[in-house]
Amino acid sequence: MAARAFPFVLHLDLDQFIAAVEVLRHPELAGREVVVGGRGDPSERAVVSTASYEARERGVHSGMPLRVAARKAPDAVFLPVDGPHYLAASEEVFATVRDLGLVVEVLGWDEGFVGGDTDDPESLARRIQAAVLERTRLHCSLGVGDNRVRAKIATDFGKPRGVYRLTAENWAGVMGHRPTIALWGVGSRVSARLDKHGIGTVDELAAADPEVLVAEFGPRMGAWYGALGRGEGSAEVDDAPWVARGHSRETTYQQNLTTTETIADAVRVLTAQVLQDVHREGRPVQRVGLKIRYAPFFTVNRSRKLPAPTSEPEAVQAAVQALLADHLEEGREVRLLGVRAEMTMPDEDGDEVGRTPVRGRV
DNA sequence: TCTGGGGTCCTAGGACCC
DNA sequence: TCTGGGGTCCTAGGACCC
Repeated sequence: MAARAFPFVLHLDLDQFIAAVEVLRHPELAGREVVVGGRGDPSERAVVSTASYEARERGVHSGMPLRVAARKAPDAVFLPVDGPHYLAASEEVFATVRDLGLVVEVLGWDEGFVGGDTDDPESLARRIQAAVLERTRLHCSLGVGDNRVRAKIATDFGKPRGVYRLTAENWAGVMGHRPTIALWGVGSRVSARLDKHGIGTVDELAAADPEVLVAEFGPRMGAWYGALGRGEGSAEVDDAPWVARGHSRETTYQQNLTTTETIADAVRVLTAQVLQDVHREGRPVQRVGLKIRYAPFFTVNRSRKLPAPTSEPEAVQAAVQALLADHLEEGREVRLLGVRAEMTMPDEDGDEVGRTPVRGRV
């Protein structure tokens, strides 16, 4: 239906997106060390969302606590995260690509797949870069692949402002000797488990005994990791609009919460925010979740299916408060609270089976 | 160093039913 | 009386990504 396979898949990734957008509205910051994260106050509990290339040269990277970033880059400019502004910039980028008549599948603020129905994907990539730059003043890099996995991995080799092609032809030559963690979908935990079996490189993963992988990771993920090692994957690009399964809000408090009443109030506030997000979707809530991170850093998640899907704010509030009452360990200081609501899907109980899981799509 | 926020998907184990 | 095996639902936890 909306998903189509292409001879080439292009992966577009905006260069230092958030920092670049901030520089556009604060031109005096061009060339400076810019760090975007939290509320822009490096003394607070928060982490880096994006650092400009200048700040990265000082060792600042996303995920790093702002306090640490401030120590590494004392002269950097710290800015608060402004999600709505980045979303607007992102939408303009992808509208630009769609206006070229291309099929686009958005993956996040700063990246997406583009269908490459051409035998000269590099020219197409350069056309996309020029159009995006002209309309949004933002630079991007493009990966060209014969499927999604290879396109996604290719992009990093093109950065910044470049184009790089990764296909069955050069896959083993480019990726074979690299550690498995270089693959999209392999993180530190999985690469460590692979190491246990003597699988350290992409080549070794590609040649690994399927039975070993299935025994370690299960039938679905085992097969998926083997295929990943060989760079295999779908060449489909799906331009169907994204439909969220749920929404969540969580907050790390600058000072730990200590009393049951304070905690219950904070959960009420978070639930109200989630309800606003859910209300915009117009679908009922069928499951609620509560996340509690006790000091210093121990996290539990509890969830409960509602007796029936509901759009009543009071019913959702009551369900979340009940979860809290059942599970909060009193007397322990709370560092973070989070509330999540999962909605029914639009075609649930309809005749459609649902989308193929992204990670399982081989 | 002291660890954000918003998502998705997979797996495993227990409950329950036949 | 005790036992099996399969299927589904629910919940918790893990892992990954941006």
